[in-house]
Amino acid sequence: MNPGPDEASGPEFDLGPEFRDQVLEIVGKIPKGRLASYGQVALLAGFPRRPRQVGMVLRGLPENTRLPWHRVVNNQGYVPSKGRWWGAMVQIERLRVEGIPVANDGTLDLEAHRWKPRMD
DNA sequence: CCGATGACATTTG
DNA sequence: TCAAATGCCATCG
Repeated sequence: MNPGPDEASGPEFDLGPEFRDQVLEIVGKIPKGRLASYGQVALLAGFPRRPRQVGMVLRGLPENTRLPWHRVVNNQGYVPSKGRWWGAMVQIERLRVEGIPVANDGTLDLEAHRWKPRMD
């Protein structure tokens, strides 16, 4: 086969592996019981204007990923469970297991569980 | 190359 | 508070 990098970690982007790697790094640092928005992750990754691309990276994640992608929600604090995304209900169920109350509509209190990264 | 779409965010009415 | 419009950047037809 060819000496490619670990493509199993996810598809590559024209933005560069840097973007994907940073996003996965940030998401992997989210502690249990905490929430972070796409814009939050994008900002911490070093790309303040690319929240959509963050979703693109998470979209390419495999089912067996160890990353807590379910802890990443929109800034309004809702999960698109309204028939928009197949994994939405999975995310909602997972968040409930994490200890975060989520309504059937996918709405939740983001600020009540907002993850605050420490910049040591 | 152009237009439409997307696991979003922000502003305006 | 909710709905619509605009911005952002990459992918798809």
